[in-house]
Amino acid sequence: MVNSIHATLDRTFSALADPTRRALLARLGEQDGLSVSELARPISMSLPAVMKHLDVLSDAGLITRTKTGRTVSCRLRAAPMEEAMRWLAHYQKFWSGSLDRLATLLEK
Amino acid sequence: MVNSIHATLDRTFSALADPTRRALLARLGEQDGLSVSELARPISMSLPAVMKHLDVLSDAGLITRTKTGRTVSCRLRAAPMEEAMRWLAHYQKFWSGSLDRLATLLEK
DNA sequence: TATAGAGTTAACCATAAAGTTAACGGTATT
DNA sequence: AATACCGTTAACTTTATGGTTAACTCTATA
Repeated sequence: MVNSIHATLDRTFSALADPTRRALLARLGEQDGLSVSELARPISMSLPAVMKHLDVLSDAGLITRTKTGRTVSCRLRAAPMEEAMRWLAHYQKFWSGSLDRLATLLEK
Repeated sequence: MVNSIHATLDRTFSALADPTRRALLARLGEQDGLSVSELARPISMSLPAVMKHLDVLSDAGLITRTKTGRTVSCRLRAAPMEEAMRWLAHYQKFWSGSLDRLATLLEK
């Protein structure tokens, strides 16, 4: 098994560990299908730098990119986050109050 | 505000992005208060390397260390995970089924 | 008091990450 | 056909990460 759960969590958490990348995901969450330059515009950073962040997100499976003509539109793929959340959920009992614990029970 | 929510999430996700560190947290989840060398024993890595991982976890607020005599016992502090989980929860609607959505509602 | 044990620090190395600028390749537009 | 636009690639720099070994401190014990 080449892509173990560990490697997947590594890539997911690592991708989420950068504020620029979280901001990119947040924008796609509000408005999906934005182009590379639309995503880059509000970021005070060179385009190649933003590209690298998109590459990281793509490698982590958190976005997909499809080219039409000369523009590339990016779409959110939140699925890998689920695994990350499940991992975190194991620790919920160490911090959470009763409502959160109820929520955890309901997920089973 | 020196420690913005962004910096906190950076440190939390970044700390969780390493399998050795996740394994350390998992062990403390099963059995809290383990010493540094007890934590290091099953890991095929030098003690200083493990120490560095503990430093990262400590900086992220995910563990605390208290020295008594010559041994240092480590305790899990899951609180920072809550913020990470809340961030992820915003994206739950992009992947989850009805039960998970219900769980999200209950957290409010 | 000598020795062993638990933890830490320092110095170093290799690789990866995060950014830059400059040049390039297709696709539209005029 | 020339030009502008969107995205990409390449080459480079700086800093962070993850590991090593060696030396050290402090505490406990024989």
